[in-house]
Amino acid sequence: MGKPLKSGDKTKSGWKQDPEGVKRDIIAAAISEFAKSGFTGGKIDDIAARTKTSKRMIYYYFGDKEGLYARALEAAYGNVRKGEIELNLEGLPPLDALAKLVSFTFDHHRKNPDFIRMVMIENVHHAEHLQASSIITSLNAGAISRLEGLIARGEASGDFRPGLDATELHWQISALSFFNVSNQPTFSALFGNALFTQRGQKSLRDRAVEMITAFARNPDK
Amino acid sequence: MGKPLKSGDKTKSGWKQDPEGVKRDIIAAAISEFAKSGFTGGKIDDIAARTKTSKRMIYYYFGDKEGLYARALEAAYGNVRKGEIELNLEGLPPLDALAKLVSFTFDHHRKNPDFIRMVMIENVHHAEHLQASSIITSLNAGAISRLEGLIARGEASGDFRPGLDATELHWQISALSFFNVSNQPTFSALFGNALFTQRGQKSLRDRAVEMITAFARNPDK
Amino acid sequence: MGKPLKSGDKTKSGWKQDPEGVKRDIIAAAISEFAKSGFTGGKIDDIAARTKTSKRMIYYYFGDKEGLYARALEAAYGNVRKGEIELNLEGLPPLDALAKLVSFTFDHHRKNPDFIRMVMIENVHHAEHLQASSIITSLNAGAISRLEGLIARGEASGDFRPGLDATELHWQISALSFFNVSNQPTFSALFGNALFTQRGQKSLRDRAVEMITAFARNPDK
Amino acid sequence: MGKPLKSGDKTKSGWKQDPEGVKRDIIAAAISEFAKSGFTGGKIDDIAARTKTSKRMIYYYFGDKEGLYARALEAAYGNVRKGEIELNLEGLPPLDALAKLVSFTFDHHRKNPDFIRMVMIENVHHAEHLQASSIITSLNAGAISRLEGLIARGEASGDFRPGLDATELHWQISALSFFNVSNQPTFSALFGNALFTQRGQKSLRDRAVEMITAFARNPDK
DNA sequence: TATGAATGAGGCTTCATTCAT
DNA sequence: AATGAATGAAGCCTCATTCAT
Repeated sequence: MGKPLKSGDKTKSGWKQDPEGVKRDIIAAAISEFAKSGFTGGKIDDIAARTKTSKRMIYYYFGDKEGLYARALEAAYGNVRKGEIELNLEGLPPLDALAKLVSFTFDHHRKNPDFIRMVMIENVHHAEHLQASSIITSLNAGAISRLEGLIARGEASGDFRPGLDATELHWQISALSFFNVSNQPTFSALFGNALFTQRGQKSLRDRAVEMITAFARNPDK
Repeated sequence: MGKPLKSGDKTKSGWKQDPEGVKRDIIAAAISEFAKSGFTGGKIDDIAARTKTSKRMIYYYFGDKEGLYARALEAAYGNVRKGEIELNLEGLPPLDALAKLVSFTFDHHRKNPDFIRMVMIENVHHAEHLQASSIITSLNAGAISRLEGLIARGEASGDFRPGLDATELHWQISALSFFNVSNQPTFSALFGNALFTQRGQKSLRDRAVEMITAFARNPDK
Repeated sequence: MGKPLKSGDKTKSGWKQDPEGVKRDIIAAAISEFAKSGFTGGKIDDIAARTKTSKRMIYYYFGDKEGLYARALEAAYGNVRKGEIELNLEGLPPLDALAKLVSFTFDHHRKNPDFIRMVMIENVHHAEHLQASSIITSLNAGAISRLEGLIARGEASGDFRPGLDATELHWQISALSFFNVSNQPTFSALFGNALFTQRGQKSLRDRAVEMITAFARNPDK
Repeated sequence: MGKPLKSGDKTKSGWKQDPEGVKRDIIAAAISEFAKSGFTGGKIDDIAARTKTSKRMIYYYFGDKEGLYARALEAAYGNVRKGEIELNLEGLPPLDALAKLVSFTFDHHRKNPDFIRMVMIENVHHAEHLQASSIITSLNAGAISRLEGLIARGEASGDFRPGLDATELHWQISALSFFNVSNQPTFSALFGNALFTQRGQKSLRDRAVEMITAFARNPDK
């Protein structure tokens, strides 16, 4: 908003009205809209309506719908990764660290349904935009290297079975956490809502932790 | 089907007066198109172009785009469930039956990417159409009851840990099988293609089988 | 319906299933539909749905939508004129006869809103179809000649002012009777429903009778 | 009224950036088209063709066909009522004022056939849109209150018979003026054109004035 | 005589995007 | 930096009508 400037405030170069803030505002609106309706289903007009600014600004800052979507996708990844960093698994025994990671991932996905939906939508669109984004690629590299570190530590201590693959492990954790959110609509429509109550979710999460840690545990120890 | 057809009527130009055939033709085209581009992104014109008939017939038989989509979704579920019925798990020891079910589901999803994509898309649309379809609901009831039978058998024989929940188990199997197909585009874009080679897939599937059976196995036996 | 004929009943020329009845059925449906929705707004499918027969029969008997409309318009005029014939004004004193005619016309229009609406619709369409119908023209000639007879009688007896014009008189009676039905929707939307209650209608009718007879009465008598 | 236009901007190619002008242009075209062909029969493409702008702008300003029709109907009422205001009946003796009102209404309807046709069409559509328009309702309230004033004055002076009802009187005046225009096509098709010549119209109008004033006149005075 | 299948033309509407100021 | 006006391309859908049996 910013109090409307009276005439005389018009410096030669114009005033700044926090363009970064405007962009963030637009991107937040875009994430909501795209997450709700998909890329093709999301409408620029609706995004503009969710915004403090006008439709014109969207084109001014992002070029076109696809550009906005690409930036919104990046932002969604960025927001989510931000939350993950604090985990600090290094201080824990490997199996506990793994349990905590699974548990955290499950809950984290649960708390960020718009992100999950953006990813789902991006998959529907064959990950075209994600491939084009070096930002996202670099954001995710950390997830694997962190896991590699943990696996190395677990193998060294003898707590993990030998031969674990970080990418596979990430896939497994992701599958059990992602599907839970992405497929809730169809799953609950078909099989009822029981698994999506607080109690049901806790059970699913605990069993996911159990499955993954059991899988990683060294049977010889 | 096509009972009204006389012998020798497979003319070069296709059928005439075979409404069921026309409908099937349209639905097959619709599944391809919607699976590729989503509901909003799919164009009636493109569907018609994939068809032996005209756009007009789509409206004649399905009313509107949404009606066609709903029927296509039902057909996609129907096609897939058809393949599942032949499994015949009853003859196997419970843990073997479970292993076979997981393995089959993983492969089956893999072989039906259009179905997976239709379900993803339906989730993007909050399962509106699925909720409205009693056909799909009844198709899926069987999956749970089959699992319930298996669990009962496994518990009775002592092979399964007590207290397994059929819906939960179905959720776990589905998660590991569905995510593999649904998220391949983003996952391989971010983490490479290794898991999606023949070898990678075999590994993922075997580990899924291992995880599920280990989870179900009675530790006291 | 007519009991379905068994094979063997098929005479060479086929059987008759009351084609006139079918036509009447179609025309009645057409009048309802066109009166409700206008010519362009009326749909052949809806007419067929109101019918005991199928859409195909409409084309078989009436050629096209316009042909059906033209016949329906004729039928509407015919139905209405049928009711008018019994009036027998000849036995009454001229002013009483005129009063009766006005009163009757007012009520008669009121009781035949579909006819009024068909005429309104035909006026919207610039009376194209009516001009083409010699049937309707001849049906209406009687109305004027009857009035001419009455005027002649009234002038001869000295009850009517001299110089009355039959067509003008018909116009006046029609105006006060037709508008009452044709414009009820807008009039009551704008000015309330009071004039269209039983009491309001009686008042309007009595005043119409009063206005017309006062106008026709010979002031010198 | 196009205040943003600079002096000398009446360029050959028409205006730019004059939204009110564009809207008026569209509405004028819409009234012509709808009056000619009805709501269902009127084509948006044809309306656009009568316009200085494009079809797209119709949707930009009016949303859809029905929205345009509703606004056109309002405008038609507005145009017509505008002409009525100047009448200034207050200065005349009541019977003269009434005569002038009838005469004026008759001529006014005659001069605004598009308005009459819009009202006919609205009646065909059961006055749906008119009911929804508070603008039109308020426009017409004036007609009744003006008549009430006249009646009060005429009763007070003893020129009018007691007990006249303003709405009824309005109905009578309207009937004789409206029918004349609305039913000209069918009436002249059936009974010839004599009443619709200049001479015929003058006669009809004078007789309408006579009928109404005779009806309103106090017989005791 | 009768019916369901099929059709082409045309109408309404939406949407991303650009222009003028 | 910002806004409302304007636009073209394309999509969905309806309707009268005809075909094949």
